[in-house]
Amino acid sequence: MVTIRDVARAAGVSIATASRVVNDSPLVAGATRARVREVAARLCYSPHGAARSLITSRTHTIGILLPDLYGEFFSELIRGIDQTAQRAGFHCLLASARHTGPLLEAALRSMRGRVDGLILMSPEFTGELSRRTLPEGFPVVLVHCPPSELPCDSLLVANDRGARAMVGHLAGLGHRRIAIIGGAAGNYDATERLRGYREALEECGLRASPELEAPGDFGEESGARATRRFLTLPLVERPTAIFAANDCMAIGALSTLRAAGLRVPEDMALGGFDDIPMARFMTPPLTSVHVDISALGARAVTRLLDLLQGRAGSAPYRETFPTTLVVRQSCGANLLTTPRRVAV
Amino acid sequence: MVTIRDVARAAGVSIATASRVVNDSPLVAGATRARVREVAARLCYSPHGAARSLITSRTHTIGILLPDLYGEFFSELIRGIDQTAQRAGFHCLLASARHTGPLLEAALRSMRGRVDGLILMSPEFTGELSRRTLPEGFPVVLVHCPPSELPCDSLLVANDRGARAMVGHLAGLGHRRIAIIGGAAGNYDATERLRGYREALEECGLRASPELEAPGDFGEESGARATRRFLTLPLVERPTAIFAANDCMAIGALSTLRAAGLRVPEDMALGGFDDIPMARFMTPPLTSVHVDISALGARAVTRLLDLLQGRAGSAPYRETFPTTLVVRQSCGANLLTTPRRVAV
DNA sequence: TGGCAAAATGTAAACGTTTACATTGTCGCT
DNA sequence: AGCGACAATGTAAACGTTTACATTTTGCCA
Repeated sequence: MVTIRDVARAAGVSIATASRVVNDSPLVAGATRARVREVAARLCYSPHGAARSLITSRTHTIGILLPDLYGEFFSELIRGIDQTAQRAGFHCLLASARHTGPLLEAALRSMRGRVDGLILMSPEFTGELSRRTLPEGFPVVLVHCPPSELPCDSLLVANDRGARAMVGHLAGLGHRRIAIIGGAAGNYDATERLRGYREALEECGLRASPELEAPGDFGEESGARATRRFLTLPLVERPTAIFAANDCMAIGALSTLRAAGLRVPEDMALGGFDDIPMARFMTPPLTSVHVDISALGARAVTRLLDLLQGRAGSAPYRETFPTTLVVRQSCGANLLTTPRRVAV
Repeated sequence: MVTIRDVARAAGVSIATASRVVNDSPLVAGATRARVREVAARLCYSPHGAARSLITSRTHTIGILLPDLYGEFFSELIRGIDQTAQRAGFHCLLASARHTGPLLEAALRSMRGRVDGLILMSPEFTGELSRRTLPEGFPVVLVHCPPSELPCDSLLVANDRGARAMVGHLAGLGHRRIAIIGGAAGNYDATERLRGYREALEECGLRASPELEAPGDFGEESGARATRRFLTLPLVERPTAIFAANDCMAIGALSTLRAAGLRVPEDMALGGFDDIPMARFMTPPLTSVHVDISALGARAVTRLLDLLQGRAGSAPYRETFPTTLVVRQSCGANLLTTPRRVAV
C-alpha cells in the first residue's frame, strides 16, 4: 500500500509538505503543489482513514444504532440519514440488531474511535448507560425514543396528535362507536397512539369502553384477530369504525372484514397509521396517518452536525415531528374525490 | 478520554500487559488479569477503533457502496448484509448516492483504511477504476452488476430465467399474445428480463413482435403508459397477458386496466417481477417473480468474509441467485387455490 | 550589499494501540 | 547451589497521519 511517505519521497519533498498538499493547505508553493499532486495521482495514493482519525480525532462518520432493519420505517430513516450525511461529507456506520442489555453496551462501546456522533434509537438507552459507555459530552441524537431524563437531543413523532386526528376525523363522519386495535404492549408508540385515541374520544364526547380496545402487536395477524373479536359483539355494540394503530394491522383487519362479507367503508370504516407506500394501493385505499420518516432522519443528521460543529445551544433540543392525516377511501369520506391531506 | 495507558497506570502494570488483558491473551496471570479487568471497568475504558485499525490493519468493517437507497430492494439487501456482518462481528459502512465518474472514484478512495472489504453495486465499476482506487487484491464482492471482465467475485440474479418462468407460465395458461413492459433502457436487469421474455416466447413457439414490447422505466407511470398503448391495438392484435418487468410498473398497469373497465385476470392476465411485499395485497394479488434479496446480501457477506480470511479459491466466484415464480391471482391461474411457489 | 520579513519547507512529536523481543521471576531438577 | 525452562511482565518500535515549531529560502528595501 502506498503511503504519504512514498509520495513525499517520489516528489522529493518532506512528509509534511506532502501532507499539506493533500489537505489543500495554502502554505505550499504552486510548483511544489503541482508536482506532489502529479506524483500522488501517479502512485494512486489515498489517505489512510484510520491514521487520519487517530491524529485528528475526527472520523467524519456518523454512527447509527437501530433496534432492527426490517420494514419501511427503518429503510426510510436510513435513507434520510445517509442522504443528508453524505451531502455533508459524512459516512454512516450501521449497527442494528435487537440490542439489549450487555449487547447494547457492547455496541455503543464498539463505536469508540469510529464515529464522531451517534443517532440512536433504543428505548433502553439510559443516562447511566451513557455515562458508562460514551465519553462525556459525546454528541447523541435520540430518535423516536420515549422522552427521558437524558440531557440528549431527541426527535419524536407526534403519535398522540396523529391518533387524535384520525379519531376526530372518523367522529366527524358521524361514527359514534370507534374501536382501536392497539400496538404491542409496553411499546412507546403504541401507548401514545392509544392515549391519543382516548383523548380524542373524550374531546368528541364519546365514551371509551374496554370492548372497543383490542390488543395487537403491530403484526398483520393480530389485526385480523382483533377484528374477529369486534365482529362477535352484538350489532348495537359493534363498532362502525376501526382505527388500527398501524397499517399492517389495518391490512389484517381488511382481510377479515372482507372474509366476513362486510364492505369497507360502507359497513365498516377503517383507518391506519404510518401510511406505508402500500396503503394507497389497497382496495379500498387506506386512510392513514402519515409521517415523513426520511425527513426525520435528515433532521437527526443536521442536528448532529450542529452538535459536532459546536453551534448548538447547550440545552437539549427536543422536536416533535408532525403527522399528516391522509384521507383516502377506507374511512368513507369523499368516496369520489382525490385524497386530501389535512395538516395536524 | 481514557486510554489504555490510564488503565495500565491505575492497575500498576505496563501498557503491554493491559493490552493483553483487553485482548484476552492467555499469557497473563490470573490475578493480574482480574485486577486490570476491574480497573478497566471502573474507568469505563473502551479501546479506540482507529488506533487499533492502524496497527492491525483490520477494521472489522465492511463497506457497502450502493447506487441508491430508495425502495424495497436496497433495504432488504442492507438488512441481509448487516445481519450477517453483525453476526460475524463486523460493522457496515454505508455509502450510497448516485456515484458516477469522479464521484464513484472519490467514494471508493474514501474507504481506504476504513473497511476490510467492499460490497459493491455499481455498473460503472471497471477493472481500470479498481486498479486506480483500490489496493491490489482488495476484497470486493460485486452484487447485481453486469458480468464483466473483472476478476472479482460476483453475485447475480437470474433475471432471464425468472422472466422465462413467468412467460412460460402465462403461455401454459393458454395465452398466445403476451406483451412485456420493459425496464429502463440500458439497465442491466431490464435487458436481461427482456432477453428472457424473448427466449421464452421462442421456446413456446410464439412470435415476438414490436408492438408487444413497450418501453418502460421501472416507474409506476411508465407501466400505465405502456398499458394504454397496448389498449389502442385492434382487438385481434391486443395482448391477452402483460408481463411487467417489475412490480411497480405492474401496479401502473393494473390501475390503467381497471380504469379502462377491464377485469384482471379475466380480460387481461398480469404478471410482475420482484415480488415486493405489496404484491400480495393488491387486488387481485399479483403473480410475480420472487428474489430473496436479503439472502443475496447475506451471501455477499459470507463470501466477503471468506475472502478476508483467505479461505477463498483464487478463481473469481460467480453465483447466480435463483428466482421463484409466485403464482397468485392476477395471472388467472388457480383462482381459488392458495398461492403456489414454483422453483425455477 | 546587507538585513529583515514573509514564504516555503523540514523536523519531530503525537495520536492509541499491538506485538516482537528483552527481561525478570519461579520452579524443578541434578 | 546452579542451571535451564518456562511463565509473566516490560520496553520500545511500528502503524500513517497531522501540525507546532524550527529552519531555510526568497523577495524587498534601504
